[in-house]
Amino acid sequence: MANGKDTEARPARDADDRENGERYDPSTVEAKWQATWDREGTNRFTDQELRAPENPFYNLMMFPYPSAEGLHVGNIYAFTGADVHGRYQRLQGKQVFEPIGFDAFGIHSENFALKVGTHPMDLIPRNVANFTRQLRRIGGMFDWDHTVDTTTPEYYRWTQWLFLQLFKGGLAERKEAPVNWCPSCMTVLANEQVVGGLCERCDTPVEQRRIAQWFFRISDFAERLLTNLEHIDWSRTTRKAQENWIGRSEGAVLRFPVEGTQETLEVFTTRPDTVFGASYMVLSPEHPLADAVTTPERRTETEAYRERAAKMDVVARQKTEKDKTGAFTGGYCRNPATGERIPIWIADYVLMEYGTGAIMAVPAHDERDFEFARKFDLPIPRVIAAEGEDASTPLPEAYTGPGRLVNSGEFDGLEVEEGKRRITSHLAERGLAEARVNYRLHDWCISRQRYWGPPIPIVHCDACGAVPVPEEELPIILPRVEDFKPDDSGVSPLARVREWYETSCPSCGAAARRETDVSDTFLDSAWYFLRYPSAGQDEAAFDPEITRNWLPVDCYIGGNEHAVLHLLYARFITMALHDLGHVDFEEPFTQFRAHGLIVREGAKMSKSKGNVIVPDPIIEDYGADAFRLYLMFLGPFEEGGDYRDAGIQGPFGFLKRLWETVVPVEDLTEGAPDPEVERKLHQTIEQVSRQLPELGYNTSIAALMEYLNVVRSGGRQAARAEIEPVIPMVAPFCPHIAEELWARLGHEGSVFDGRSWPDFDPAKAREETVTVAVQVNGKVRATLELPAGTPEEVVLEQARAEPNVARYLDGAELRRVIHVPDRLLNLVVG
RNA sequence: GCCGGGGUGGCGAAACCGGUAGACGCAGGGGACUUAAAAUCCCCCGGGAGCAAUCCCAUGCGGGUUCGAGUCCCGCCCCCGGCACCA
Repeated sequence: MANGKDTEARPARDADDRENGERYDPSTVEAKWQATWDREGTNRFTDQELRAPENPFYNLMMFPYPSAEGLHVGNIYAFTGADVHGRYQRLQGKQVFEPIGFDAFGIHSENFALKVGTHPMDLIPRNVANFTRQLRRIGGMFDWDHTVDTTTPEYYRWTQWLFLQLFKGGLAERKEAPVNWCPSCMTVLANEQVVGGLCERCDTPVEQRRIAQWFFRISDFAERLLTNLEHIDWSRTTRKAQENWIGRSEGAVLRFPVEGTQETLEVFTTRPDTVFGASYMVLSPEHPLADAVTTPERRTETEAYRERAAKMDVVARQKTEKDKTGAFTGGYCRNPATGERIPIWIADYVLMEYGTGAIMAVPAHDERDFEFARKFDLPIPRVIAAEGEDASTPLPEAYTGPGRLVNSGEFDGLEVEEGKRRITSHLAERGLAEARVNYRLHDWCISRQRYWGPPIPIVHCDACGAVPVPEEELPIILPRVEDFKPDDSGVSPLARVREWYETSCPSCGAAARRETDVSDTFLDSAWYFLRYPSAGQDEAAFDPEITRNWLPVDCYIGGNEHAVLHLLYARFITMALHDLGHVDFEEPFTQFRAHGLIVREGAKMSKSKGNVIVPDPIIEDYGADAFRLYLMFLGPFEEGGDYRDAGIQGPFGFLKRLWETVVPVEDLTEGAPDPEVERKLHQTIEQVSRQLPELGYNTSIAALMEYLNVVRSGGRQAARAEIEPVIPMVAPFCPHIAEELWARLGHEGSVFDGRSWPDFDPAKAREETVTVAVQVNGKVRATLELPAGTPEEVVLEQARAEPNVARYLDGAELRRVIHVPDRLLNLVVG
């Protein structure tokens, strides 16, 4: 390892150029240290270290999809922010495991491969190589011995294993259900991948299809996924997004007997208190009983309506949001509360996917039912009255506020919440109701009719049904198929590869057929953090001992765009593995922090706008350190920032000045620091030590800049004791220059090893002289430079002596004096 | 509509527990050095009035609490994100 002594003696001053020493040349410094880290295997863990760590800290960031374009600024921003945190932890004496990998399976890779006409098996390694080069260049503290690529059989073997565990645990099932079909991607999508009725990848309106698909029973975990959010240390925004997605609502299932049959219609409602006002029923057009309740004379119209609804995609349905449509079936139910006969309608404003696919309509107290009743001239009986209101007047709109029950028989006068409880239990006695919690969260559809993913390890046998592939036969290798274009058939391109799918049943040995669907990419990323520390082990997906040592992840940093996709799935998979006895924790990420978004000069970056920042040339010109520093300085890390091209000048100048302050090391003053500078130093140490662990990067950097300005003020020569402690504080942001300067200051070994972080001494940070603001009636009229701890009487005396204070006191009565020691004196006069 | 997060100079932002609003940086202006430029260094930089001392205004808008409010409370407006015919 290099140190100051190894470097060339200072060249004679280059009069032309600068005053002394050699110029800060980031490319040389960075190349040198990257080579050193590489050579020495810095930040790489051996198997032994993973098995017996001393002070482990698992620092995780979201692994990238290796696109052909290379790393974009968003990646670099996220990785740098996470790396700064990892390096900070390292400086605090933690053994920091900081892995990176590649999320290279999935539709995005496959689509790109189709577009450029290159097979993904050829394309991905190229992109991975390019990403690796870029990731090294930005100076991340990555453990290159524990990287993963989800497309390698060594990895997806275990993804398939994971599927089998869930299958055996009863958490994976194949069922025919309405699923989201993207006609452009030609595959089904999970609900989480449909945004506003559009495919999140290509913005094509999604169709509903009924195809048998593999689902993971994530909805069984809804309550735990929700309640655990309360005790994990996650960004509020992310927790709230998951809460919204899980969508818990408390209510009841009510049963309405269908007239002329033994059937009952079940509805879910959050307002059982309004059941006396349920004046009609509405079934979703897809409801299984819709046909049975239809009378012969209504059949033509009802069927026409159902056909029309079936043809509409989700977007078209949403467009009609306010415009209610529907058809009367001719059938009737009995209101379980009133015994009244009420008509059954079908309408597309009732969704099959939610609740029971049927509702009791209470037009007086539900906006949608109100509109529907208005449109079809149905009665609007009111059963809730607001405080002090006359309940006999017709409603101009649905009343959904608080109040008391009216027209509700024995329940009249009850307040809404009480009414819910009493009516539910009353109906429950007759078997017509039960309290129920309903969730918006649906089971996770994980099968994809595409090529570029791990084949689902199931064999279909005519005799035995869906049979799991024995674990010892994994991986089921994804064959190289030249024609992997998806089609509209509803099956994967693998279904065209007979020699691949033809097999024998693992159970009975008869001729059988492999499952030809592959699994969703989000399954690959739902467990990769478990694999990292065990990467390279081939006995298990994750080694039990190593996993006990390192997991759950201590800190995870990533984008909030994955709040309800990746982050929810990863929690579910971990919870499932916990229940199946594979891990001893339920939550994978102890801490999660969502970083903000980088925009450029106020606008979102996008390829079409042509305002995307290309990082490589910037790094070439200013170095990775300056780029990292600038990105972290832009704004609060958790809020993002506005990238301005010229802005890097500030941080770059800081590094140049830092370099010039240290570099002819011989010029540094030995001995005691200047007391004023030392005071500022300790204030800086305090601030940085407090803010850095909380990702307060921009303010930490500002404090370091401020301190350097003090050190250099008036062109003074810095003392070693003044500047040396700065190096470890700069190191998380700018590891290369920090290593170099640390070495030049004569230290053996890396700045990240040992205890280089400066200690904060409050006594040294204390100000001897303070500025006290003197206010008169709350307005600052003067400031006083006083020794710290000056008593009130003295401050007051001095304040009175200030002409600009005295003029306000003159002739007025001093009514009150408020003294905040060492800060402020407020004189209240009347 | 519901649930989060925001709104502070020309710009990105800072401000601890309610105590001098605008630290740090960018851009801009002026100056030094230079034949010149780059680089570097120094000074100025919220708005208004004034020769100046100084004064007034100013943290989205309107109220309130307080000796004192960017910060706390009430009511609005706007921007960003999540959910959304979810019963």
